[in-house]
Amino acid sequence: MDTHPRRIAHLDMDAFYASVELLRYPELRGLPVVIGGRSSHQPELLPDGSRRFARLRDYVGRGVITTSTYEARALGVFSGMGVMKAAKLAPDAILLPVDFDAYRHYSRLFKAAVAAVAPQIEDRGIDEIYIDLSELPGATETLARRIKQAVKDATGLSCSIGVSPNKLLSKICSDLEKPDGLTLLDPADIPARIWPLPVRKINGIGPKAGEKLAALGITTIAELAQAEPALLQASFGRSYAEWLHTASHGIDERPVVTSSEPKSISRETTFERDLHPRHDRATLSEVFTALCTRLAGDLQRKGYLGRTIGIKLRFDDFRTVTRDLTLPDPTADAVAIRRAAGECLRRVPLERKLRLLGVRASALSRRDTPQAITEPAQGELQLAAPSR
DNA sequence: GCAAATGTCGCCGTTTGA
DNA sequence: CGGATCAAACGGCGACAT
Repeated sequence: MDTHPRRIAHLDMDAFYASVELLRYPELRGLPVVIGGRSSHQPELLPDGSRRFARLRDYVGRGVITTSTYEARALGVFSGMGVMKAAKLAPDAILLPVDFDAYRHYSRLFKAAVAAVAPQIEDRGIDEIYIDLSELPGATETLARRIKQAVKDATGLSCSIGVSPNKLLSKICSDLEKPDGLTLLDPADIPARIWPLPVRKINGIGPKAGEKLAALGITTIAELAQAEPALLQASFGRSYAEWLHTASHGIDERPVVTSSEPKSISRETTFERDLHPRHDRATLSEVFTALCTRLAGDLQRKGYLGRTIGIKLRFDDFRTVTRDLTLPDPTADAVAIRRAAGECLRRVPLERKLRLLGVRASALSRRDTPQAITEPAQGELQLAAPSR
């Protein structure tokens, strides 16, 4: 029996999208650069070979900042901020459009580089992973430095790593010394290094829970760790309250999960302007069908069928509603998805303008997996022998 | 005229089948 | 036969994450 604590690393790429863009446009190093927006603001190649970049102040329309360089963050521009708002803070910052293909490419590169050093990897999206170092020979710090170097060699990019006995603490640690950080946490140091941090640093405490805790006078992890369980339970319910307590004490037994299947696949789009359900009916219908077609394409390309089709609407007041419909048979067919999504849409009262429309497939199965042989249809039996 | 796109998970109320 | 019960599926929705 292994009584050693686990050695779990969390690796987070530094300002990932922005750093990939800087590989391509090295002349932007040191400048405030933000990635985001919707319309094309592709850099323009000038006759002398130099490039002209769009500035935030030139931007018009909707859209959010996806990432920014540390120079832009210093000006108060962060992920998730509206582009127009960011433009007021940093009008001269360079604005680049997102290029997901490029980021996916570098994502594969860095993950492959890590895997060559430490194969026990849990994917956590495009720019971060957990790594289980427990069974590897060598000192933790040596391994972590080797991983950082492998990432740098493979991509030219820096990352930050936190290592501790569990995912919860490592995730916090990887953020402590960004960029290019390496933070090893001994559990004995939890009171000194973790407790002073704001509760929002805990992965799983979001804006809502953060606000509720603040209302209880709890802002740091130390205060949370000392909070009366009954107090937490009254505000959050038993299950979440217990989790808050254990998390604040740095306890987390979740394993590193090295493989998983997707649970849902979706497509959604925010319109240039809010669309009126009746007045813009034709446009909406076109967009709706296009989303279904793209979703069907995604499913087919990835080899999945969906049995539950759902839609998502966001109104001009930002209220969001969803509707689902489960089909008798799984499908990846655009027409079938469009029909099911249309059924969902009929169940939503459309009393406001719409700003977003989305379509989702869930209850996924792999294409080519033989489906269970269907029982004789219930409806037919009832027709043959009606019960009343 | 502020607020993207995509995905996971948990909770809750309802329905359904045994 | 009616009621109680239980589990699983479903549908809606919110919270959270990158």
